[in-house]
Amino acid sequence: MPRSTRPGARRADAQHSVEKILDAAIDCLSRNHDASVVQIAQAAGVGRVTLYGHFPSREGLVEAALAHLLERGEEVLSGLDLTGEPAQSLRELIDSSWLLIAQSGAMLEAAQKVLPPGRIHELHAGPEQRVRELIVRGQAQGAFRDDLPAAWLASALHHVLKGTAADVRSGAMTAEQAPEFIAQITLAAYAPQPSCSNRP
Amino acid sequence: MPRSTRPGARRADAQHSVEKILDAAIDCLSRNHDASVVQIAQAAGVGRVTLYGHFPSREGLVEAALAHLLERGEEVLSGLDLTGEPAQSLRELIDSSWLLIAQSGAMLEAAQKVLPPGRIHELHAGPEQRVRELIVRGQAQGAFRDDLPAAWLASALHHVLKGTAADVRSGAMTAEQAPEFIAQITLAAYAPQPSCSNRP
DNA sequence: GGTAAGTCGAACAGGCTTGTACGAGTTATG
DNA sequence: CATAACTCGTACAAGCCTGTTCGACTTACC
Repeated sequence: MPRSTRPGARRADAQHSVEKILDAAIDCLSRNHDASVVQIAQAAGVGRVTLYGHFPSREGLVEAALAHLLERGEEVLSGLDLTGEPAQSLRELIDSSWLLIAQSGAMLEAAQKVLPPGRIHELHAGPEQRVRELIVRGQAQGAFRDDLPAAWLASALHHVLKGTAADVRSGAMTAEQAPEFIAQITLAAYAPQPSCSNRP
Repeated sequence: MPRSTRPGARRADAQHSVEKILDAAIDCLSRNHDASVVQIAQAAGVGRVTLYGHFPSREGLVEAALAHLLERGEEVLSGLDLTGEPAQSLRELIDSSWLLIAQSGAMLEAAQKVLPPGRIHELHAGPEQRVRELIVRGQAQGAFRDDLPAAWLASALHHVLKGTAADVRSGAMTAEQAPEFIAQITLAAYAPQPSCSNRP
């Protein structure tokens, strides 16, 4: 089992195989929560035993695929300049995040079923922190409301992004207007509120 | 197979069995997307063959359980008086919906995997329409923004409710403050916006 | 060009599911 | 109380999935 040696020692075609498998896994799992290993292998144009030669188990494959997916997303998001006006930065962050989430589809849900919860939360720390930091900065500058925890505001946005992506996948909504709609609703929700509460 | 006769002809204990099975199915499927028939039967304190005596297949059971769940929810929601001030009515609707969604848990996701999409959308028409009508009324009265479709505003609320319920289930959030948080964020998002757009 | 690395298909074992069948026991109901 | 309805356990067939083994074939790399 030479696959256990360091990655650099892998032959070029082997490396190419794992990439094909990873891409196929993301593609298949995004469409079907519990795609079987044989389905993924077929989509990758690879034998099932070859797949098992590179990944210890289905769970290991899902984890690697999720990590690969989030890694690609992180590359996109890290290229963004979020130091400008908070509202505008949030808009850009929403636009980019929308693309990523819409593409990844149900891949995350697939992972949620197989991987331990802590592992997923761990892999998601990056994107979540990026949004939260932007919110905190906006709160400090008075651009966003500060009567609610930044973590909650961030999670609400995450839910809307994820849910709307699911709607689009099921054909209940068109993808074009989605990011603009999400941005408008989010900016309104994040806006500073009048200090007086209308509830005693 | 006397179960195929009209419901009134069922013996009392048989009727009791189907209720136990239905409750157990809702309970199990809310915690585990793909709970097996044997798991549900055990939770209901009933033999597997007895379950198959009342339901034709696993799919039939899931459908019946979802219908039963939404029926119970509809009873709760239909008791609400939503004719008052839109914002206050929305608050009450959110509170009640939150309880229902938090209880039902992942049951819906389970159904989403087994039942044809049209069937689910059909069963969900009731709650969705109730929220949408309230939003439309609020828009007409000037209490809610009308620059976005009511259906979108409703779906966004639905996503936040569902996602936050999932967070609570996974322990990432406490259930107590959740409905108040959701209400605040939703009311802010629904509030009428200044006519001038800050984007050319 | 030789060798190790990689791939392939077929096949097996083990497990879990669904759905059905049978026979015997229990209980509600008239 | 007698009967039909109901329930139960066990067992079976069929299918799918995972993970592993084997031998043979192809291909990259030194």
